[in-house]
Amino acid sequence: MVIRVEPNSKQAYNLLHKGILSLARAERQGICIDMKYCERQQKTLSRKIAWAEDQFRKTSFYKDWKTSIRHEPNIYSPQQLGKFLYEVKHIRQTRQTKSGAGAVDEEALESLNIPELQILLSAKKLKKIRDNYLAGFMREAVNGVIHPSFNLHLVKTFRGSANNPNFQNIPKRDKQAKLITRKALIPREGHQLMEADFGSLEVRIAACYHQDTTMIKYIKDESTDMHRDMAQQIFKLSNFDKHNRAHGILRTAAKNGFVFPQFYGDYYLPCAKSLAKWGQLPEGRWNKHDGIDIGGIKLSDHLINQGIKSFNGFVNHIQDIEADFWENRFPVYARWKERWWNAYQRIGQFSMLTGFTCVGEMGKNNAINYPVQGAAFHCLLWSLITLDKFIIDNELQTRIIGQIHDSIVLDIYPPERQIIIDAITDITTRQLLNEFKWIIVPLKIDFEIGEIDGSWADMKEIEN
DNA sequence: GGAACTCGCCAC
DNA sequence: AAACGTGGCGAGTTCC
Repeated sequence: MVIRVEPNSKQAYNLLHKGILSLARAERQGICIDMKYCERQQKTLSRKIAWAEDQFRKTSFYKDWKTSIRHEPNIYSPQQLGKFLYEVKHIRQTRQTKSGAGAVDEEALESLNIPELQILLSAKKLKKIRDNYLAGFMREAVNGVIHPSFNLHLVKTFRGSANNPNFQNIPKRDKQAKLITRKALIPREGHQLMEADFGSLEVRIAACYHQDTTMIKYIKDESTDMHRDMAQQIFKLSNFDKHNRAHGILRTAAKNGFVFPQFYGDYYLPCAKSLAKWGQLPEGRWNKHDGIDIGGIKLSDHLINQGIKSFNGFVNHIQDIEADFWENRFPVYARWKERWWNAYQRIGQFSMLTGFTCVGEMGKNNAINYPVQGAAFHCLLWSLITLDKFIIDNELQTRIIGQIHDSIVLDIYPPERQIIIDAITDITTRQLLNEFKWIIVPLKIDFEIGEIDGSWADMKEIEN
């Protein structure tokens, strides 16, 4: 299968031409690395990893493993671990990989309830931080600066990508991993790091394609909140308090376990499983004491009271919600998906709003997602080009140092901080809408900034 | 001895 | 019928 994507307009060609020049400037600038910190951290991590490995090797689990194969197993080999668990010990697989082997990823191992494996998992996590990230930074550093490549020619959807090292997958959600890795990335002396990212960019760009009135209202009216509404519907909450911790978790569950997967083309069964996991509900019969606490009552108890008595009942419930989501809440969006898919099937290609044509064999989810992902990235790229020109024209000392799909990362010269914030705000929320007339919803830009001589680990949101 | 593959996991 | 979109990277493993 070959998918050809090409600019079909002068404007689209210019975007790539100018885009790669601006990204080349970011590459040449690079990002400073605290080499001394990296060396210290590597030593600390190595000590912790060695300790965890020691602990693991003392367990009877490990000894049985070693005995079974008559030599030292490689404890980091998924194949060897899978063989021991599923072929020697005959433990029932909870899930399989694509090729049919028993899965041994974190989720699969957790579900086996073997405490010894927790030690192995913790060692693996630390090893990844040390070898994948810190070692990668140090390997790529030249005079204390890394110069990641930012590519525009590798992604099917015409997004960008980054490598050597990959600047776009540095840990952010896991607190420990975030802290250790991002502390290594620092601004130039006397400067500060800043990241400007579009809020819910893909949702907004999708709305430019389907023009669903309900979705546009969610975007335009800041007192509404799609994820909150879905959390209430999914978990049958009669009220919602955004300061309530449990409600916050259920909102995140709705967002990451239902709304986004549905937008990417997922369906109710995996959604129900993911939602149950968020709420810590088992995939079987429920009793009153299952799930997270939602204010004096367990989630399972609450749902049982609402008539959902088991995981199976919950699956049916989510199936109903899925139907309601597309048939009643976002019917225009749903019709656009069908129209778009039918048109693609007739002619074997489609064009993005930014003037790029995709030709080739695609499944339904691909054909629907590519134009959104591509056009959203092009909004970021146009903004980056325009900001770069602003920096050059005004002879500023601030530099763009990278791009992460819907965000721009900068090394800020502190006296220029407000000038840059104002420029980015103007470019992303006004000039961009003037350049791309098809953008029919407002766009939103958020800023995070670090301390002067701080690191990328301690970024704070700024009110704009 | 290296290419190509699998698996797992990090980001948006 | 099908069923989550896009990448990069490291380590282990298999194939030539």
